[in-house]
Amino acid sequence: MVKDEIEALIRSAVSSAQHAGELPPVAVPDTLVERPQKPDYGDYATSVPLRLARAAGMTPLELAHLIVKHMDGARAAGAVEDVTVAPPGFINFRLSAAWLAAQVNAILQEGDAFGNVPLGAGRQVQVEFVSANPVGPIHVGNGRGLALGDTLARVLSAAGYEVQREYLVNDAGTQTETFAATLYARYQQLFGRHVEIPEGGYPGEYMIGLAQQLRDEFGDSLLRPEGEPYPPEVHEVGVQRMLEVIKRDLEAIGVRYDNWFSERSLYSGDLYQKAMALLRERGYVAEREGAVWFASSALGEEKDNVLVRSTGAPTYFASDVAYHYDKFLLRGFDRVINVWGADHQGHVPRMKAAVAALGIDPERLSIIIYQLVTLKRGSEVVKLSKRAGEIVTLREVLEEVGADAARFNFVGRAADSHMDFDLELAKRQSAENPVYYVQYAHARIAGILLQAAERFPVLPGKDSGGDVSLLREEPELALIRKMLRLPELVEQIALTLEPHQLPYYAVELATAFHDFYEKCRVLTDDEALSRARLKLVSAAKVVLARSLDLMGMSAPERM
RNA sequence: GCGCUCGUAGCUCAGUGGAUAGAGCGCAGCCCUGCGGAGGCUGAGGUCGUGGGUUCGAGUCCCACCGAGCGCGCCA
Repeated sequence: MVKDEIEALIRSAVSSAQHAGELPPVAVPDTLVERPQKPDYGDYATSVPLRLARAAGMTPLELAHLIVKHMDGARAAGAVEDVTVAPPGFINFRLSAAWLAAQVNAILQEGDAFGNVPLGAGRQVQVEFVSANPVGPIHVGNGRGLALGDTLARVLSAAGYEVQREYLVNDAGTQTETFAATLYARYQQLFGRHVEIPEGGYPGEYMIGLAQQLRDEFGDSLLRPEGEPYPPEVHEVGVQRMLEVIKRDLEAIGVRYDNWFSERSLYSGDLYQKAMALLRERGYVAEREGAVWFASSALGEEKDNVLVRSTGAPTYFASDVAYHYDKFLLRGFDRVINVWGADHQGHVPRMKAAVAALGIDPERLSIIIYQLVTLKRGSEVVKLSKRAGEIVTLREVLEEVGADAARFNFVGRAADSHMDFDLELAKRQSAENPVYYVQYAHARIAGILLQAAERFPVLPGKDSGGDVSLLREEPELALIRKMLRLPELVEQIALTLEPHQLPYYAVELATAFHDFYEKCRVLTDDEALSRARLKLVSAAKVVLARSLDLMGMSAPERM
């Protein structure tokens, strides 16, 4: 990327100045290249002179000129055309028009791979997200986690990581037992028994449908004498059916997991025992009050946490310890990313501590907490209560606004910002939406290419024979500049794990295209120029499609 | 009470310690004799919650306060 070349350019200029004895040996900051606020200033900039001025005992402007002086003859592969010093002490870099134009060929060459960066170097990373308990359909609030997790997975994969998407199925806890008890109650009701759904159960309508499925499939064979507990099949089959519903919900928003990990499987082998043994061995296990504790206070935590209850049953925390033991030590992921809702925030420090206690560098575990979604209808907050059975399913929302708009909106907000999701607004704006603005740009190009095919019959797909050096107009160059940002963005997101910049970028890219479209006609009598611009819009189409794909959105040929 | 997160335009939100704080929607106008008007252009609209501090420089970092969401179980 040019950005890296410019960074190297600055670094070598500074050290060259130091070797020449014109600059004291001051420490150079890590980040050197920034993006100027206004495009007039240039394509890239550095504030290094401002930052080093005091330590160097020079004014920022003197220092800027000194650094620029040492850059002479070392321009980055002809990409940088102009280096200027601007008060109060910036150095601005402008890319050459010829170099920019040439990048169109490079983008077409890369095709669908454009935007990829080698950051991950094939390292294995797992992204676990949503993992909603299989006791009900996927909820709108989960949509945020889905968009976040899946987009992260896509971006990391573009950044050169081997990515696995995982869904942890909580099939061992008390929640699925309550679920099974509710299901059994509904099932019995279908046979005329007067039973109530249990305390804390799941009163949602979908449970009746699930019970009917059971009846259709098993008849009355699952009935036990009144008052007796449900047979194990109810739990087994109920969870299976629920997972099928969940998988269909996920498919509706275009999320596909690579692995479904059963919590119960932690206990079927010796995995759980091994994880506990390792903790014990390393001295982080204490027994008191009849329970087994994780001595997290030894790791700077506020208090210890129970691993095994006095009843002998392991806690959810113990499951998670074993689960992460499996992720890191058995399956050998280099990095693990967990995407959790803010209601799990309290779980983060002890999970990190547990990983450290297992002897794993906690840096390898990233936990992304996203703030919960507040659902609204107009100004009214929709209170969701599982107990009252009031849930707004993701499916309902998808039917209203479509998967593309839902993803775009969910992923477009920083994870730690609170988010209001107005159901009415989402519906009303579904026609007047940045989503369509971006997709429209793609469809517009598709339309042009279709016409071009008639006009220039021998037009091959990738190479229209155009000479890109004819691309000199400002709107053309602005579009190219915008396209070249994608790899930088992919790298940035892979480092920060903050994919919310992607929708903003997509809109900017679309704006650059629409602006070009208004000012520069592609198909004209000037065949040479037409062919050059056809290359440009083909490249723009590739980059638009890639941007949309990174968000899991479709890039329609027509709308 | 303690902890985490947030507070930026009428609304929904961007803004790696740097130059005159941005986008979409909404609002007021303007632009179709040419490739898709789901488009383009112009304008109004801001004490960046409040008050201190650090810094050459703070929307961004630190402290206090106010307000909102979420946590603080031998629940998951």
